[in-house]
Amino acid sequence: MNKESILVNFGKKVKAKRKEKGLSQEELSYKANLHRTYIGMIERAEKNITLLNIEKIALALDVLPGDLLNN
Amino acid sequence: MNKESILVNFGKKVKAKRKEKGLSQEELSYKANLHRTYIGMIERAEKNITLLNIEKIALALDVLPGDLLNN
DNA sequence: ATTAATGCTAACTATAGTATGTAGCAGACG
DNA sequence: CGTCTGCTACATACTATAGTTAGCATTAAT
Repeated sequence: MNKESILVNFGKKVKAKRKEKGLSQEELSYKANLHRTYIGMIERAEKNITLLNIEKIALALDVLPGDLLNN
Repeated sequence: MNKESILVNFGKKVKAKRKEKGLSQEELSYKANLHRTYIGMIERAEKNITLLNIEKIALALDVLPGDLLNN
């Protein structure tokens, strides 16, 4: 798994957005209906997330799914 | 699987972009290093695609990954 | 030092990813 | 007309891995 992969960037975006909203991983996981440790794995780019979960996280963070990808 | 889900929209975008470039599913699959039938399944929203494959398809279609999601 | 948040490992089960094969349709062409 | 060719849909089925969870370790802040 490449260091500058799309997964790493996605994880960084999620973490940044989450912090920006003052949420803990646990709080985000609750809003997104995902497990606490899974959010951690995503932020650390340890999992290759699927589109439906990208949407869940985007909704929980109040951003557009695509905004978690580009750049 | 909801009818107006993000998967359906993603599939439509891929199909539209592919047609726009005059590619067959097989040609796209070759460029993206994915299987012929898999592209079909994605366009028909039968599979919950992962982020790495979203990137592969976006690269093959010459668009940004996020552009296949938003809207 | 206690607490809250996150990291990390390990496991299980659901399903994405990959592949083969069949069938149907549309246009081209002798 | 019949049949050939290219494209897509669709049905399985196998195998890799995403999704989910529990438990303990580590970190950071107060």
